[in-house]
Amino acid sequence: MPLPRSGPVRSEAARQAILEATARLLVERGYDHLTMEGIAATAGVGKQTVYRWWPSKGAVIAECLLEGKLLTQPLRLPDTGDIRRDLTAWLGAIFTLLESDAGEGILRSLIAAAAEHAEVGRRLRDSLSGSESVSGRLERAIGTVPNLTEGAPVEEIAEALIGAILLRALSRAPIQPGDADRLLDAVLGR
Amino acid sequence: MPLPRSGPVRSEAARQAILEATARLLVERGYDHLTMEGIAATAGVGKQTVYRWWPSKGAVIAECLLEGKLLTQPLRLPDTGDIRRDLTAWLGAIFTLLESDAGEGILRSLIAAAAEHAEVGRRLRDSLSGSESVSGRLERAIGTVPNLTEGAPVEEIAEALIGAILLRALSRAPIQPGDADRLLDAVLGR
Amino acid sequence: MPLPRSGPVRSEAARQAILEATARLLVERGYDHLTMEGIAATAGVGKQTVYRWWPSKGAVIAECLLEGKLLTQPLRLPDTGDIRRDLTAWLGAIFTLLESDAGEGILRSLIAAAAEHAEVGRRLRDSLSGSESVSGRLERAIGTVPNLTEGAPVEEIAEALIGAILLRALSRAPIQPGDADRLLDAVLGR
Amino acid sequence: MPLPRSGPVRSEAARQAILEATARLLVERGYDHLTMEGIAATAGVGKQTVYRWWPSKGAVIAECLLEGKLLTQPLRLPDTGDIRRDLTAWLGAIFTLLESDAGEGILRSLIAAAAEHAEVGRRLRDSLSGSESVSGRLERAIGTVPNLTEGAPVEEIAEALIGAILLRALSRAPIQPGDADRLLDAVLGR
DNA sequence: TATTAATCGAGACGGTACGTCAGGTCTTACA
DNA sequence: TGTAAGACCTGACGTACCGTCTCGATTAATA
Repeated sequence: MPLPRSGPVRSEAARQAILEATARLLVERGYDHLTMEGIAATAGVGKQTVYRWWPSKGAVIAECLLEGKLLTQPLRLPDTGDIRRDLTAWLGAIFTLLESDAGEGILRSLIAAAAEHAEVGRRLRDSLSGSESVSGRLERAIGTVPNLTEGAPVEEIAEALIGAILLRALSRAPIQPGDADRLLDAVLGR
Repeated sequence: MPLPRSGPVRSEAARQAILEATARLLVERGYDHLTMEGIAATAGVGKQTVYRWWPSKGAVIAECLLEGKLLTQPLRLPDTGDIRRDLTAWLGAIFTLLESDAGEGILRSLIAAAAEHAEVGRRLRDSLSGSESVSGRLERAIGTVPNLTEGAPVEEIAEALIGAILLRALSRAPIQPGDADRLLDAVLGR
Repeated sequence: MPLPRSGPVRSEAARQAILEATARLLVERGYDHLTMEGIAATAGVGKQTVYRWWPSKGAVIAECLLEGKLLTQPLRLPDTGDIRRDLTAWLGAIFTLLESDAGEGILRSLIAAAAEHAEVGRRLRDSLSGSESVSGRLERAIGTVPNLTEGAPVEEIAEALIGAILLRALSRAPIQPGDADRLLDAVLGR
Repeated sequence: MPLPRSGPVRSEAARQAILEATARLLVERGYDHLTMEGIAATAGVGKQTVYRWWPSKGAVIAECLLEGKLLTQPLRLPDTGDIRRDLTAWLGAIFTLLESDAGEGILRSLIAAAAEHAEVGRRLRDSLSGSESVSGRLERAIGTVPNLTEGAPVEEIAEALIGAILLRALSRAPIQPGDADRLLDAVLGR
């Protein structure tokens, strides 16, 4: 039984404006220059309206991730039946994102946010795993590539793959042709 | 040929005090609560003395890493000749650090710092690689484990390993017995 | 027509606390040791609240003068009908103030403030002229003393009188008995 | 008996450079933006060289006044035998100075300095009195103008005159034609 | 003539205050 | 009661100067 309540209800317009402002500012300025004040001003919203619904900028970012306002388009893991080809395409998309000026910063911003807010960490991992988890796909691909034998630690392989991407983003190592292939060789075998 | 200059020379005492204060505060309070003002106050030093030599807190942290004021002791990769055993011991030490209350935060703090300062990112990777690089050791171990065949992408294997550790720290997944082994299975084969 | 505005209104309590703190610190420490930071701290107020409403310490002092937080009590020019007696009493009060330890510094502090901020200069002059202007009183006293003949430059006489007081304060010349009388002789004739 | 001393003697070049830098900066930037550091830098001199010989910027300014680096040229009280004419010329020169852009600030800067440093106050008064004191000239002119009768308080008349000038400078009242005359009427009678 | 001590330029040092930005809370007027 | 606006206290930012100190080089009187 819901509590009886009077007064206006949460404004969906304000919520959307805040999430969009956050996504925009995060991409434009980076995590550490993202401010609650800036979000409110950009969204045309009172500061209190932000604080009423989210406790911190990390929480707003987490919700942005959940709503797909960040990392939207290309990061879905395709499914052609050939795990190697699918992962190559997926890694290629991520590396392309990393190479772009905007994308280079966005992943690092998300990592910074994740380092401070556990929720963002979890959401970020889920977002990078694509709609269906990478480990699940690896599970189903057992036997089709050298390293994926029966009982292979697919969770850990996925972790290693995603972790390598994060490390790339953190260490700003320039991306070379063939990097995606070598990384897949590393975790899937050759 | 350096310009001949007279006048007082940089105070090593102040430098040490600043690095030690930084290391202490980073561990105690985390990256985002670490402030230049706090560093100066804790070190008993004027703020300007910090800014004179480092442009940002990230730069101070980078130098702390270089000096081994952070992540010192247990993270050296042993060398018994058995790569699997060595990496197991090394990973175990890191996981032990991650499980400790202080250590849990310290790695996330370093990741946050790395996300904002390229130099910290590079130094962090070097620090985690141990005194001799992990990839070098993998190179020499070619042929002794399934995945390390001639021409194996040792750089990428090292990246995957270190990346998996960072992802662990970020996602706050609790560490289970056998995790280290499964991770090594994932990148070295079983 | 003022812009319709919602939101909280300026806090009168904060305003009063700031003016009182300013007056106290100016008297206690002098103009050049008066700081915006000290004012805010003494008033128990955020620095930004001071800067929101006043651009500089000079502006705060000017408002203190206007509110009578400085130079309040004894500097009113009495009105007995006898201009000479009234001015003697008034000058005596000012000289008494100048002789006191606190008062010696306060006038010099105000002069320092006036030298930097035009508004303080104007307000200081008004404050020293008493509630009714000295020149107005001189005007009405024309014919009762030697120098005040029809068309006498009463504005300039008042200026000379007030200026002499300022010069006294600046040059720290000790005040002698009879000084007030001689000064009045100088500008009003004997 | 002087202490036996060896070593180089005070550098006159440095002293001159400092006084000239001080005069220049005081005129250009005003008293409160004048800094010891700026003086040293402008003079091409070490900070310690300034502090070795003067305890404060006020002291440097006082010596500038003494050396005639400030208020040099036109402020000598002429001596034609006609006190009224001489004072008119002298006041006119001062008012001209006050009206100029540079001069407007310089007197206020000196007043600010005087408010903080007694020595500057004394020197400023002497400088304004001209080479021979105004009061001495008034003494000799007794009997030639209405207000200067036997036993007239010439000291106080001089004070009133100079004080009025200071008040003018402080209150930024624009100077009108005839002001000098009216001021002299005020203190000398008509 | 060699010694010695004070001077000079430079600038690092521990500090204080500057004026600004943002954090998170609270207040007001409106819808 | 939710909202836009924004004042409030707090605390950190990065900068400018303070007055002291230390350096290596220079210079003049003393020994």
